[in-house]
Formats: sequence, structure tokens, C-alpha cells
Amino acid sequence: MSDLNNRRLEIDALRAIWAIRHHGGITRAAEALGLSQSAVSHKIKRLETSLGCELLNRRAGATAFTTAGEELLDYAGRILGLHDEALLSLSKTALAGRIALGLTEDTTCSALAHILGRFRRLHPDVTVRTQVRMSLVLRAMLEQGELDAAIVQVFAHEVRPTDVILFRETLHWVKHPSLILPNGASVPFLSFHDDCFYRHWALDIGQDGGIMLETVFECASAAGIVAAVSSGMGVALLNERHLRPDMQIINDHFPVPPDLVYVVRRGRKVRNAALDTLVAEIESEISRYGGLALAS
Amino acid sequence: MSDLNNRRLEIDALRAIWAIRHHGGITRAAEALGLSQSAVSHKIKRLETSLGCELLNRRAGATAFTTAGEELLDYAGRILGLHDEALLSLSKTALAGRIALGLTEDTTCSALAHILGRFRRLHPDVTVRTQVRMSLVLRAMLEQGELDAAIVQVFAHEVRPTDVILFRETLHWVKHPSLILPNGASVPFLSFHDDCFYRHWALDIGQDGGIMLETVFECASAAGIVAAVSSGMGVALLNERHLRPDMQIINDHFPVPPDLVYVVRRGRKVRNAALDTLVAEIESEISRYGGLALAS
DNA sequence: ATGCCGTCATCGAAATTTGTCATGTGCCTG
DNA sequence: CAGGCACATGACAAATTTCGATGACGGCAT
Repeated sequence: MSDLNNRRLEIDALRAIWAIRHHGGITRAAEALGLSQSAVSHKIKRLETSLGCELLNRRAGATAFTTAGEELLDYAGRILGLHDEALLSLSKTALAGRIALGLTEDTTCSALAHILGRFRRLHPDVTVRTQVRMSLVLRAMLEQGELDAAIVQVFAHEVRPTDVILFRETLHWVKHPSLILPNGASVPFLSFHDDCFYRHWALDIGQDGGIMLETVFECASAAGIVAAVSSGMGVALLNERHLRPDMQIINDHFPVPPDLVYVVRRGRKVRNAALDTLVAEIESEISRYGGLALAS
Repeated sequence: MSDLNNRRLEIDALRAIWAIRHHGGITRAAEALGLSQSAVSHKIKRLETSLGCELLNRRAGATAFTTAGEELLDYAGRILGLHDEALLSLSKTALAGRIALGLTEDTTCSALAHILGRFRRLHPDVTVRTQVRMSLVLRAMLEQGELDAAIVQVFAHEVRPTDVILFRETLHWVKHPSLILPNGASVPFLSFHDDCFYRHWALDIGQDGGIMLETVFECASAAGIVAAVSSGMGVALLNERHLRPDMQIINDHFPVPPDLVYVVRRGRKVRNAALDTLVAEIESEISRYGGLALAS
């Protein structure tokens, strides 16, 4: 441990351990930060020697934080929050107006909440009205001019040049191992709510893929679908982040599901300086961390 | 301005602008930080170009902060506060016990308050009882074992090896220009309260220096003395930080006042781990900023 | 067991950042 | 108007940071 007074926590190092936490591993974090793996490894090493304690329990595959690591992580989050807000605050211009924003339920508990809160603080003269709906509904509202922008899920091939990509998700057909699919018979399907837009894709493949789906379960929340899959009630289309160890990914016979993308999509209105700024802040957050942290 | 995402506020740079504020100028700040003047100048320059805005209105003599500078300063204070607390938190050991601490009124509104607050947060099992008295009283309480430690003012030549020096102060004889001192006659003296320990020094010089002081005004607070001097009521002994532009420093005929030092002085009790830590934190804060920031 | 794969540590070289010294500039004061 | 003070600037040296390559280690499947 170097002299008590000369020690300091580099902002970059804090961002590194934050990224390690949220991407689960040094290699992934390095990728997200746009650095080499060795650079991040070194950064943490330096941090550790300067603090005189271990931060990570290194192990290939599963990098875990020590108690000290978790503690630092907490401070890192707060310091980075202030730091980023300071940066924004210094480059801000006085904004006023109102923004009508749409979100999906999934994204409400992501870093977006922080971005929105901070935006409020930095631009008190901008009114942000937020509505939470499903992607299909939000897209319709955008079309009709009811929203200025929305965070929606779309198929990867539907992304428009003006969309801001938040992160990608892979969709999988899953089932519980105990569920055996009989050949030829119709497949029990665990479905999201009517308005879930990739449910439509799933039901359409009945025509093309030679697979007959029969909806045996409907639920608006992912938690419900997850439970139904685990209990062996049928097959479902689930995001990678909803997969559980006891689930089995189906690769054969089923058509490969399209990739999904979360995007910020703007409405038709042309000029809105406040919205420009908000979107820019979201973009900046993404490029800094290589994607948004999303609770799974 | 570099790319929005790659910008970052170095902790050291933040500490630099903080030091500039609290020492009034780059040169002084550099000294306090243990760096060269050009290093600090460079640091700020880099900070400015990375932010794309001016932080300081440079001028010889009076370095003023711009609006952006003031804004950053606010964030800097908060970020540094968190940063330093994180650092301490990671090197802390579980402490318990109680500390009886004495302070002078002057030091209550300095950075000490922050240090004490932080100490409370980091070591909730340590009870800190603080009493505010004048230096002479505190020294007596230390002797009698009523305090574990105290922040007191002493003459520079009285500093003990075990004292921790917080900062030095120069004492001056001052008067208002309108006050003419007649030769031979007794000098009207504006005095602190009975217990002010350098009042004793002032009155004693009647014997040695051939100067006869006559106390015409007594007041416990510096503000009262300052007002009395400004109104031309007499001469007084004042700290540098209490000097006002309309005051005149008296150099001739009066004996040179001894320098003063604020120190942390510990009581007689030998072992107290909690106190050790608190004193270490104070020392660390001092060496980091080259002295304590004290409201004048 | 054995070999493969993914993850991380470590090393030397290259690139970047940071600090120092020496010097230049502008401003205030006597 | 000279001298001093406070800050800026440029060149160079030192330290730090990054990268690419390589090696070590553990998990996993054969």
C-alpha cells in the first residue's frame, strides 16, 4: 500500500470494476469499455495494490467480488453517478419544453431510470411524461404522434437508421427436459399477452414452418412464462436473460427465432431540442458502458 | 472538446481546482498539493480543453472562477468527499470506544466538521463527544485527563513533537490609520476575553518592551475586535485571516508577536485505537491539501 | 485421464499522459 | 517604468497506461 495520502481512485478504474460487475468478467468488461483485456486486468491490479487489498476472487469463468470489492463497487456507483452528472451539467444548455416518452416494462428498472432522474435534475424546465406500455402499443402511439420517443423492442431486421440501439437480445425456443414433443401433433405454446409482438411471429410460423402451435397459456409477464416452462407446460419463446438452468433450448425442427433489439425510436415530430439531449445522454451512457445494464 | 464519451474528470484535477479555490490561486494551490506551479496550471488547462469551456478567469493577483468553474467546484467537492470516504472505508478496521474531543470555536466551521461527520459514519461504534472551549481551557482539560485530544492554538515555539500541526498563523499588531499613537502615553488595547492565551503575552510586554497597554475593550469574538479596530478604538493583535483592507499593520516600536500554530494535541492516555485513527485521518487530510481550509 | 476452450495474469515494447524546468507574458505597484 | 507577482507555455524527462503475445489455470467434454 502506497502512502495514505497519495492514493487515489482513478475514475477509469472505478468504471472498470463497475463494468466488470455488470458484464460479468474482465474480458467482457474490456470489450464494453473499448479496451484490451490486459488493460482492464492491469487497471484492477493497480487498484488492488494501491488499496492494499483484493477486490476480485479471480477464477476463469466466474469472477466474484470480495467483500472489499462489493464495498468499493457501492462507492464507485455513487462517484460515477456524480461524475457523469457533473460532465453533463457542464455541457448542458438551458432546455425547456415537454417530452412524451414511452417505455416497456422491461426497461423501467434499467439504467434508464437513472438517466431519466438525472435529466429531470439537470433540466427542471423540461416536463417528461412517461408511459409504460408494450412495444406494439408504443409503436402505434409513435405513429399517431402521441409520443415523442419510445424505448421499444423490435426485430433486428426492422431496425431503422434513425433508431438508437440499446442492446440486442437473442430469442430461444425453450422447454423443460421433462416435456417430450410428440412428432406431428400440435405443440403446446406458452404465450405472452396478445399485444406481444413476437407472439405474432410465433403463431405465423404455423403456416410456414410446418409446426402447429396451440396456445395453452397466456401471461403478460415474463415471470409467469418462466414458471410455466419450468413446470413443463409447454414451449415458449424467451430472451436469453430469462433462461434458467433447468430449461432446455430447442434447436431442432423449430425455425430459428429472429434476433431482438431494444431501440430508442423517435416519433415523427422533427425538432425537439430537449428530446435530442435526452437521446444523446442515453447514447452516451450506452457507448460508455457498451450497452445498458438491465435487471434480469 | 473531445468525444463526449471519452471525457473524464481526473480526481487529481478536481483536487487541484478545489485547492485553487481554497488557497486562492494556482501558485498557492500547487504548493499545498506538493506540485510545481506549471503542473497545476497544465492540469487545469487540460481540464478546460477536455470540457471545452473556461473554468478560471486568469489574472495575476486575483484568479476568479467562471460560472462553469463554480459549478464544477460544487461537484468536485461532492465527488472528492465520496472519493476520500471510499478510500478510508476500504482501509478501515472495526473500531469501538469513545473519544472526548475539544475544539476551539474557530475550527468548528473548518474541514474538521466534515472529518468528524465522516468518522461517525465510518465508525458508528465509536462515540465522539466534542466540547468547544478556548485554547487555554482546552489545554487545562487535556492536562487533567478530561479530554483525549483537542485542537488548540499554541505559540509556534511551544509545539511539542507529538503535536500534529494543522496550520500556522501570523499575528500582527493592527490599528486603523486614523488612530495616531502618542509617544510615551499608554496604548489603548482591544483585547480578547480573559482566557485568550495570547492576551497574556500582550499584557506581559508592558514590562519588557517599554510599551504600556491599557485595555479599553474586551470581546470574546474576533468579529467584535475587528469592528473595534476599524472604528479606530485602539490597537489589537489579530490573525492574518482577520485583517481587513482598512487596517494598518504596526511594525515599529511594538515587539514582534510570536507566530501561532493550530495543533492537534493528545491527552496523557496512552492507547486509544479510535483516537489514533481519527488523528491519522486529520493528518491525511492536511497533507493532502497542505493545511486545513478555515473559514475566515 | 487428456485435450480443448474460455478466462485471466504477466511481460516487454510502444504510446500516451503527467510533471518539471526554464522562460515568456500580462498586470499591478511603488 | 522597473520590479515583482501570478500564470502560461514549450521542450524535454519521467512515469504511467495500453497493447499484443504468451503462459497458467480451471472447467468441460470426450
